[in-house]
Order: sequence, then structure tokens, then C-alpha cells
Amino acid sequence: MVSGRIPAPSYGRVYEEGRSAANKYLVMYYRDDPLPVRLGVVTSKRLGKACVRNRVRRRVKECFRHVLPLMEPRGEFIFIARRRAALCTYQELLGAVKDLLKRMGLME
RNA sequence: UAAGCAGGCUAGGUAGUCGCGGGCGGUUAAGGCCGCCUGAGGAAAGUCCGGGCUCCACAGGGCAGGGCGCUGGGUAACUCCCAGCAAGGGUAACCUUAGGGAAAGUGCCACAGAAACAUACCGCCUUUAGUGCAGGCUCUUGUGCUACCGGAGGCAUGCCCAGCCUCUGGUAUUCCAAACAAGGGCCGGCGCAAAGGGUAAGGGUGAAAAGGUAGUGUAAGAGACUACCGGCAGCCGGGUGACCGGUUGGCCAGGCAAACCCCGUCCGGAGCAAGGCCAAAUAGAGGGGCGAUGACGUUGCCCGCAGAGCCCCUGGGUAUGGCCGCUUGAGGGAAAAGGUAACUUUUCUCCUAGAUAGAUGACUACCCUCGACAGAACCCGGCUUACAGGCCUGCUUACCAC
RNA sequence: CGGGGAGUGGCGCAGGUUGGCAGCGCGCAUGGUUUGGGACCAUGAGGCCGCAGGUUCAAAUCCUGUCUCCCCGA
Repeated sequence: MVSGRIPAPSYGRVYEEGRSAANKYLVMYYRDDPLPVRLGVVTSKRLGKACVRNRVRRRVKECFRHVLPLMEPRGEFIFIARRRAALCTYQELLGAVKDLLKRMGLME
């Protein structure tokens, strides 16, 4: 149940081997493997200052934590926040995460 | 009450649920699990200064370079803070100021203007010789007066003569005065152009023009002189001092040093990826260059110091290894004392993040003014910048009431 | 953490040293040339020199603060 983090060298592997989906708030990469769930959140400098980037990353992690019981707990997930994610509310962000997971077929 | 000035505080709250970092305790063979406590800011930001701390065979000298610049204090230190001085602004409370030196030197001051720091364009005055104009005085000559002899023209008409009128020539003729004309001399005046000298009042230009204003004075003028004001220097008095007040003297001095510079003063270098310990890997190998004639290092350079390794390339191993540094510190709060204050001293009391891809978010309920700027990364002191709203204190001005 | 550089017409740049005119090339507009287009020729528009404050008579230039971007080293 507890989601670990993805170590920095694995990011390139996820980008190359995983599948991706995107909407206007987030870009998601997913790589399937039998290991437990690991999560990475990318909040680039384009989003804003440190405070804004921290808030976006925490919200994405919270969203992921909420949807985790609804799906198969394995694989590596990377969420990249787009610029619009810095301005939206938590509810919009939660909808965006669910939308991406449904489109990837990982969640009902 | 309104407008304003100065300073300070705060940074949504309460309750519950889930989740995260750290510490402690319990439990488990271990992974882990459970409980309790604790968990971002006034700016954590920008990285602009100053320190602590760590390392550099030690920290020394000289040059270069850089910072600072009214005075006195505070501080570990500062470009910071406090108190004051001066200048400028504001009715005032109060605010702003990189505020040493321009008689050490160099440089710049566009355009305009005669001239931008030392001269003289116009102007004013004067001298010299010249020239022009009008005038005064004087001298000479002539005319003017009379007589005679002529000439020309007109009246004037066909011609001539006479007469008269006008103009004019010659001869003779005394004096004086007036008048007129011409010429010469002298005198002063006015003007013109030239040369020499005096002057810096005035004019115009400019951001800025030789202390300002008024008067005396003078050939014209001028601090040449006088009064007041401003600046400078000396002396006296006050103040630790910047400076202030008084008095005397003589007018010599444009601005820019956030232009070079001079003077005074300060600065060794690097930075927690500092630095130290441990572990793993066959972990070191090959080639080239420099080096006891001193490499590398110590500061950019030189001296001095120190001392045997150092640099580059090739192809590899391990790895985004672990631990310490890492949070108790120039620390916060209260009281007393000293000080105008910044601040200092003493006593009591409190412990309050230490992450390492980097911990704080979400939901529910209620309340209100509906919540800004924004996230620690070795640590402090400052500065600067960003910031919704709310609260408090003191003061100024205006109005009203007493 | 430390160091360096750049912001000037739409684009790329000079001018900054020694303060006084804001310029160059391409592009744009208009006219000419051509049957038409391109090229060429002529004319013109377009700038508060990133922002704010200061020094100075005067600031793109000097000083201070600030914002944005880029690069380098560990």
C-alpha cells in the first residue's frame, strides 16, 4: 500500500519503456512491472517559485494516495505537472489524475 | 472628526479524520507495527554586506586591486544601528543626503558666447596724429563807395543811335567802421575710421561669467571706499567632536572627484559539494609532459615560507554509498541596574525543524474582516526587495465642542 | 555555493571607453522602374535605450537598487 519513490536514474527508463497519457493539467508516464507502486512527481521551474512547486507536488501525491486503493498496486508512475496545474484547485487536480488512470486502463 | 507623519505587533482560528519528516519508548529474529511528543518565515527570498566555523606547512613585507568616507558612540564585525552636526525639502509632525580634499596635479564643461578660468566682442573713458562738418576769434585780399572809359544782354519793334535796367571788365581813389566773398592761423565742439592705453559698471550667450544690494567715488570705472548680507582666514568663548556664537582682518579662489586622482582607514585565500571518518569494487593500469637549476601550494605579481610530487590524455571500476559536521546559539522570554538611545551587565526561566529528489497536504463542521507575499538546506548580525487585511502607541495640522 | 555576461525600432547588432546627434543591416509602408513579379532606385514611418531612484546644467552612457534571461565551475 505504501508507495515508494522512484530513484533519479530510473526516470529515463520510465520515459523510454513506459506508456504515457496527458491532459491539460498533467502528463503521466507508467511502466508496468511486478514490483510495488513507486511514484515520481516532476514540478519544473516553469510552474513558479518554490512554494508553488511544493504545493503542486503535495497535491499530486495526495491525489495519488486517494486513488491508490482503486487499482492494481504495482508499477512505476511519473506525473509531470503542467503550468495550468499551479492555478487549479485540488478537486480539479483529482479529476485529472482519475481521468489519466482511466484512459490508461489502470482504473475502472 | 478629517488629513498626515513616525514606530511597533500580527499573518485566519477551533475541533475531528486520513497522510508525511524527525525524536523517544514498546514490540518483533528481521522487515515492520503501535503509542506519545514535535515539525518553516517576517521576510525562510535576493545573495548585497559583515562575522562565526572549517581547511590551506601560519596569515609576514612590498606592489597591484577592492571596499568605506560629517562627528561621537554601540557591536564579534560591518557599507549596519543609535545619538548628534550641516545642507536641502515640508505650514508642521518629520523626511532625504556615497556629506573628506577642487589654493597637489591632470582632465572635462557640448551648443551658444568675446571669453568656460583666463581673456576683452560690443560698449564706456582717455591719448596721438589724420580727416569731414558747422561755429567763434583774428589776419590778409577783394568786393562794396565815387569818377571816368568800355563790353554784353534786355526794354525793342526792319535797322541804327540815345536813354533806362541788369550783369561785367579796366583805370584812378584817402581813412575808419559795418556788411559780403575767398583764403590762412588759432580755439574748443560734433562725427568718421586707425593706433596705443585705462576699465570690467552695462549688453547679449549660457546650466554656470569674476562676491550680492545700495551709496560714495572717478576721465570712465572698479571692494578703490562705506553700510548690510554671504564666503574665507586669525583670535576669543562653548562643545569629547562634527560644529555653533562673538570679534578682527583682508577680498584671494566657477563647477564636476557617483572623472582620473590625493588623503585617511580596512581587507590573506577559499568555502559545509568546507573538512573528517568508514565501506565496496581485480583498483588501479597504460601513454605523454613538468620538477631539488624548486614543480605543485601558499594571493593577481615579487620577496619570503615550505617541500616531492604535480598536470594532461586513453580505456576502466564503484556510485547520485553511509556516518559525522547538523543544530544549544554573539539563542528566546521576564525582571532589575547603567545609558537620551543603540546596547551592555546580572539573576531567573525555556529548548523551539534538521530534511538529503528534499518532510506540512486533503476532507468535514462552525465562526470572522473570507485570508497577501511566500518554503529552512552550516549558523548568526544586518541591508534590500515582495506583501491582503487587522490591531496598538506617540506626534503634527485644520475644524468643532468645552 | 561561487563566478561571468546580456537586456537599445519587428529581428540581429553598434554606440557606453572620453556624458551633449540614438545609429547600421535585414524587414515594413509609399512612389518609381517592369506587361506583371523579383531585383534595383528614391522617400518615409517605427525608440520614453528592461524598470525605479540618484549625481550632473545635461544620463543609453556614471552610481545604487531591482526584474528577466543566458553561460561556466564545484
